Formats: sequence, structure tokens, C-alpha cells
Amino acid sequence: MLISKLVGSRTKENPADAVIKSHALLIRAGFIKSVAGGIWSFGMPAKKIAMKIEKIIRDEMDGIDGQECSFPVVMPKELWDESGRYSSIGDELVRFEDRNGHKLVLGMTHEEAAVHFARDNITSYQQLPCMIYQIQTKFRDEARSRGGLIRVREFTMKDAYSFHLTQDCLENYYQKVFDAYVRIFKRIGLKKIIAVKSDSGMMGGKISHEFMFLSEMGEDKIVICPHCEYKANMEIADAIISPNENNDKDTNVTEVFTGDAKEIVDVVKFLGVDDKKTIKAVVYNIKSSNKQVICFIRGDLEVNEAKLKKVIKSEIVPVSLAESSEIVAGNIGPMNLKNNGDQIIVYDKSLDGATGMVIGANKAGYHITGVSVARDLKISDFSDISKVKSGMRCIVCGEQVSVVNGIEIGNIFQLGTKYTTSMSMRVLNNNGVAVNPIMGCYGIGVGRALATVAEETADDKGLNWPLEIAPWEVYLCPIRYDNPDVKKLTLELYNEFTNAGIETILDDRNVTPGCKFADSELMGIPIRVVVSPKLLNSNTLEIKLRGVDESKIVLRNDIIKIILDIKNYV
RNA sequence: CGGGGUGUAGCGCAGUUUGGUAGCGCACUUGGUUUGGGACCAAGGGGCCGGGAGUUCGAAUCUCUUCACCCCGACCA
Repeated sequence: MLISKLVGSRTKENPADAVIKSHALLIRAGFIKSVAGGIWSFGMPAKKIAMKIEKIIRDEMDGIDGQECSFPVVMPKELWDESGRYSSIGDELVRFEDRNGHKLVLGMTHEEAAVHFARDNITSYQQLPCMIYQIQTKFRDEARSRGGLIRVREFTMKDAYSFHLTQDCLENYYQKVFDAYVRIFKRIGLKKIIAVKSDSGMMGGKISHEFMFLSEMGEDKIVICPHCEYKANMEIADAIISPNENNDKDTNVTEVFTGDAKEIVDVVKFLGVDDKKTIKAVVYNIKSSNKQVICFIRGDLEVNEAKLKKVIKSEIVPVSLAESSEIVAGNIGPMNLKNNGDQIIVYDKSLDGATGMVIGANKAGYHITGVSVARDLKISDFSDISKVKSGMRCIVCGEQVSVVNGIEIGNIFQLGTKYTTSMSMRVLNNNGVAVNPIMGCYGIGVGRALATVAEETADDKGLNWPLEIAPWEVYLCPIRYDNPDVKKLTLELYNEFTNAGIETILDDRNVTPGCKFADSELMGIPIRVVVSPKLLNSNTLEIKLRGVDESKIVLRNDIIKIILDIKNYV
């Protein structure tokens, strides 16, 4: 490739609206261009990187007997009605109509298509287990795309679906995919990947893992125990909360005036008590209904909304308390709460056995002190709806856990029979009985992986691609390309590299050396070979690795061997 | 969907307060001089000042409206 012909120009200045490194540098290097919010064009270099990542993924998926298929981007409503997801998924699923008024969706994931394809083709247990996968465009109408390629609306994803007769078989294969994922992320240059237990969300199923790259940029919160193997997404993470200290002097239920103190911090300040000695109320509306859910939780803790959704088995939306006339915002308490039947009350397990607590009096300006949960509230059922905080104790080993951020790059799910049941996929087992196969599904975001590698490896000079996914392996950099001898040698080398299978981009421009060096670094090409008039007589070249300060002068005749050695070493 | 911000040449920005013929740097074109860390000189090309409506003799600038993008939040395989 000649750089003079490459479509995608490089700039010295950062784009004004890019805040994260990978976003800014991919644009500065001319690799990507925004078309609309969360929708991007990829130039040749970015496309090459994506294809190399896909090749590695393909390699590993084929290695665990995956069969590459292709499912459609556009699917009919009816197919998504079969699984029930046409109506259960929110606005993230793009719905539209064709010219005949036929309702269609844009694929955001392909369980339906995979089961549709498999159910008529797999009829016997003898065909199981098997896995089909594709690498293809998805569209999700994200409420807010952000961070360049980190969170987008249109993206390429590898999605795989496996079918099994038994749970054992699924678990066995699940582990194989797990191991393949570890190899994939290592091969594309992501070393700091960890697998965490996660919430299955709308996918259904029980066991699932997310592959997280630990980064400040990450949108997911992960609970990690530094002392044992416990790692979990905040959504499902559990930890031992500090126990209730019940050495209270004031054990009489007393209504006290608290004035404008409504938030827990204010109440704590007003009454001079520890936040652990308070019970706060958090209210949500239940989606698509008039009902509300009121959560009572110890004052030092927060509600984990993902856990809450599971407890009440409903979607929730935040509530504006002014809307409600029944409850007194800021003074909500579990005693004498007017319940008109439209409210679900959930008590967090942190309240179990607590005494001497401060609660809202359900009366503007008043709280109640000295409340014993067991004596005064007579709660029969506690749920776990609290969010883990740094410093809580690990449920496995009891040491302090920490909360870190991560970028989710891949995930794996044990789906069970959710889709094979709803979509009527059956196979005959060895007794001739029709059963629903058990499914697993497995995803990796290609563009997000690309952006994450960029994010991790880039430095102040620019991008820095690992050799295995670099758009080109060698940046061939002649100085004084207008010098006929330099040009002759450069073209010789270019041909020799190409013939040796070394992917090379040639900087054929007549610009100053500094300009070429800067561009080679901005683009992040791993190996730079410099042809220079002053090295011509000694029949030598200069070779420099991206990210390494020193360069080396080597004999012209050794250059191919040296480059191949570097490739083999990596 | 809430809160905040920004829209002027491919990119980065000034000009808007106080209305009076559209500017700067980078990039691009041509010629010349340069060439080991983003060269210099000269001459050029490129704008419906996001869109619409208004006020005015006159609008990038004032008013109303709309759209897009970015950030925070909500939301989310």
C-alpha cells in the first residue's frame, strides 16, 4: 500500500469532541469517521485490523468445532414474536415496516434466527452437540452511544449458539468456549481481561460470564476480591454487609421532629446518629403499570436495581416523588405506611435484626427513633437488594472486596431451553422421546475489542498495534524519496517484503523525515524500516520497533530475516 | 427521556457582547528552495456561518423555532 493513495487523512490536532484516547487517536490517524451518533465508517486500516481480529476469532471458533453461518440483519416480526422478545425488548430493538406494511426488526442478537435455522435441520440427538456462529453487523438503538467505538449503535459482533442434549454437555462446552475466549483475547493483545459472573438480563438462562477489560473508561462496575477468585458484575455481586450493632440505649419508639431533613445525610446530621442506624426508603415505579415498589434498606447502603428487578420480577423506572400523593417524600417509613394496594414493599436483608433504628414517620417533618425491626415491624420476608461497596467482605473468603470499572468485550451464557421451548425446537433422544435441546450463546464485540486494544496500547505519540492485528506490519520509510538510489532500493525492498508475506505500507511522499516518523507512530505500525541516503554506502537500513526508543542499523541483506524473526517471536 | 455544552472551509478555532462585503492556523493545488523528528518563500482553490421563520435598509451576529453532535445522568446481551 502506498500512503499517498491511502484514503483517510491524518491530523495533528485532536478532534474537538473526542474525550477518550482511542476515540481521538483513531480519528486523528484517519482510521474511522463518524457518520451519525454511534454509527461509523471504517477506512482501510481499521477494516484490516477488524478483519485480523475476526480471523483470530474464526480460528478459535473453528477450533472448537464451530460452523460459520450467516443470519440476516433484517428479520420479520413474527420470528421475534415466537420468542416473545418483539414485545419484551424496549426501544433498543429497531422496529420498522416494509412497503407492504410488514413489520420487521433489525437484528440486535440472533437467538431467534439461529433457532429458526437449527430447528428444522437438527432432529436427532446424534447431531448434538453442535455450534453455529456468525460474524456480522448488529444494530441496537442505544439510548446514548459514546466513547468512539466503545459504545455504538451499529457494530460487528461474533455471536455463537450451541445446542446440547444434556446440561452436563452444555457445561462441558461452555468451559471450552471460556478457554477459547481466553486465547482470543490473549492473541489480539488484551492481557488484562478477566471473566466475571454476570446477570443474564433479557437473554434468559442462569449462568453467564462477561469478559471484562479493566479500565477507567469502562461502564460496568465489577466487584473483585483481591484475595480469592471471587469476581462478579455489580449487578449480581454479593458481599457480606457489616452487621447491625444492637447495643442501643434508646429502644423506645419515639416520634421526633426533624424539620427539613429528608435525605439520609441530613437526617443523620440532624439527629447525630450513624447512617447504619437509619432505614431509608427508595421508590420506583413499576414499568407499564400504576404500581410502585417501595424499598427499605439500611441508610448506609444503596439499592441494586438489577437485583430488585429480579426480586419483584418486573421492570422498574425511576419515580419522581412529587407525583405521589400517598407517600410523603423524605419521610417515608415502614410503620403506618398507607398502602392502597398499589405498592409492593421490599425489605433488604440489611434490616434483619436491626434495633434502635431511625425511620421516616410518613408525616412531613418527622422521623421515628428507637425502632426494632423484629419487635416493631414484624417483617416476614427479607430480600437481597443491596449494592456491594468497596470494603465490604467477600462472601467466599471474608476479605475486603473492591469495586473497579471494566469494558465488557465478550460474554457467554448458559441459556437453557428458553428459546428451544418458546420456538418449539425438539430433537429425539435415544429413547425416541422429543426433547428441547439446551442452548448456550457466546458473543464478542469486534469493534469494541479493536477500540479497547487501541485504548490500552496507545501512548502520547499515537496508536500502537500488536503485530498480530496491526493493519500493516512494516512502515517502509524512505528519506529523500526523490533520490533515485533511495527510490530504487525502497521499491526493491517493498517487492521483497511483499513476496515474503510481510504486509507493508510505503511512505512514498516527498515530505520531511519528521513528518513520516510522526505518521508511522500515529498509525501505530509495529516495525519501521528507514531507507536513507547516508546509509546507502554502507548497504544498511535502520529498523525501529514502535514503542521502543532505540533503533538498530542492520545489513540490507539481513532485513527480511530480521523481520520474519520478529514475527515468529511474537 | 432529564441536565449541560457546541454547531463558521476537510481538521482545530477567532469573529457574535456593540448588526455594516467571511477570517486565522493546519491540510489541499502550483512554482521554487529544502530534507534524520511534524521545513520555508510566493501564488492559489475551497464557506447558504447546521436548517427554517422573523426583526432590519442591511443578520454569522438580534428574536423565535427546529435539527445534529458531544458530555453527565436515566437506559442497556
